[in-house]
Amino acid sequence: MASDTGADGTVGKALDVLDMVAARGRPVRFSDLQVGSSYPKATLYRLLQTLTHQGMLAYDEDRGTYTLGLRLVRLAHAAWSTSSLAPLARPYLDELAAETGETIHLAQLDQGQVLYVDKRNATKPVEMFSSAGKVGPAYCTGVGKAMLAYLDDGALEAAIARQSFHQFTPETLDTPEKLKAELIAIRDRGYAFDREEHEPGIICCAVPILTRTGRAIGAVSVTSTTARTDLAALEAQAGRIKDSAARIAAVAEDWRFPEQG
Amino acid sequence: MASDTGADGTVGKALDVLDMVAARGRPVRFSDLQVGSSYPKATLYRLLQTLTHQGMLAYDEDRGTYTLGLRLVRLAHAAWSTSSLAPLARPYLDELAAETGETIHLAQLDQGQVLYVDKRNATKPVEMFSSAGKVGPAYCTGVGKAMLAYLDDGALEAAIARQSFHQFTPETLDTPEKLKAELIAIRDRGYAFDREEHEPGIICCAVPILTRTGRAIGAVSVTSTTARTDLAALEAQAGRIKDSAARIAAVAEDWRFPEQG
DNA sequence: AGACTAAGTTTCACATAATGGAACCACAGG
DNA sequence: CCTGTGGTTCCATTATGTGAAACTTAGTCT
Repeated sequence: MASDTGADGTVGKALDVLDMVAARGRPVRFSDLQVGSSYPKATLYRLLQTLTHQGMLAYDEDRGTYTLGLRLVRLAHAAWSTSSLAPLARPYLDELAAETGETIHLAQLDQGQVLYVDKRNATKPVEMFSSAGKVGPAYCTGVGKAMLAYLDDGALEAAIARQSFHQFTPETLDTPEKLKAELIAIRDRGYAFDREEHEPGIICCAVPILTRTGRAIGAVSVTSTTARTDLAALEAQAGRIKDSAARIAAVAEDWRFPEQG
Repeated sequence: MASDTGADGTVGKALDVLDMVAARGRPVRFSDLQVGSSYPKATLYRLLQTLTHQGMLAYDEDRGTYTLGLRLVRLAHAAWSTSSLAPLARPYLDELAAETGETIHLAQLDQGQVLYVDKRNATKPVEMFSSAGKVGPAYCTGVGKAMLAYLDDGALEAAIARQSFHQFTPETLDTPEKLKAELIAIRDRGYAFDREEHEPGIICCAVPILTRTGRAIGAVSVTSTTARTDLAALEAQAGRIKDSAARIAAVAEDWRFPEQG
């Protein structure tokens, strides 16, 4: 999947290459990339050189492999702290985690996928980057559905087109139709469930974070297991979660005027 | 500043723009960027469009501002988990933190700057992205000097050229000469100190993480305050830190063969 | 209102920068 | 010594990006 069919210009291609490297998740050789890439040898080679020269990739001389560069980590730090809800939402997540004692996720929608930007774990201490930055499917997670439910028609269709509808479990909503029906229900009640749709035994209740104009800018969820609780019990928390979501929405609304300069 | 004088090609410029946005650390309007950018209006505009279209930037319709995009966060997660020492070093850092009870930093060198990739805080729980991804000066931090001390001549000169030598405190080594002398001493003894060179009252002892060939791929440090301890006490820990660094080096050495495929 | 100004967007002739087929190099096996 | 595979460089061709200037809005001042 050379993915981004609409790769505009040279930078589009370069970023596409970055994604390719990222997708492997381990050091890759030139030839690893060449197969499956639509770019001709020389072009791919030059793109890699440029990216490496720019610090977006790192080249291991000895092994002849490329990995993602540290410049990305630096940029992402800035991205995370200025563009994500995480820094704002932190105190509210802490609170919610303390009160519920369950796992909390904060997610945003990125190109039709769920991007987790923060997390509180019931038991273990927080796990740095290893959780923030993770992506997941939108059509079969609580946070994902909560956000999809508030997209306008155009954006929704675009997002749906990007879903794989892979059937992770027997409960997974595996067609656009089922999903759309579910989204209406979610809009109605104001929060979403994950009924073991992504992983067996894992359930959650998720609430969208809405702007005044009704756009979903993120979602918060409380996750648990069927062993420990059930949907009804989680639903009882919905009000509490909504409350947190509303408060996050409120600070997010103000925050866009960091300085009026 | 327009920094990257050697901005090769279009992607170089695009990435340069990304950095510019990142540098402000808050939503920026078009005109904010235009001043201080050497690119002509139309060019800058097109670059911004492309980056936005690619999800590297996000554009806020209402305010007319750009911020870094979430795609970066996604990429960085991959970068952090495949290219940084953090995932490998984690258990050793935990151990070191537990034993010393002080603040632990894990850093790598990126374009002449110190990039913190992980951290253990004495008291508070870990702070996600907010610490990882941060950058700091190399010439006046323990981890920075520890790594500089093991650069070869060419790389060292290049790195020194990138230092600001801003005098943060009376103790800051504010010339290349003083720094070079210090680096020799560090190489001799195998670890570096920060003698309140960056922040008054903050001291640390840092050890480079060395490959078999003697290249520094990162550094670990134990940080404390003059109120709580002193350099002599920190130096007593040096052996312990060296031990951690050596063990991290060992796993890092193997790790580059994730699968021989 | 009407006349200015500043911020953002589009155009278009032009030149630079990316393209990719093919040739080249280096090295490992047979 | 030949042959194949992985990686790097050339270079004529052309697509792409360039940027001065013109154009739209959306405010602001008088």
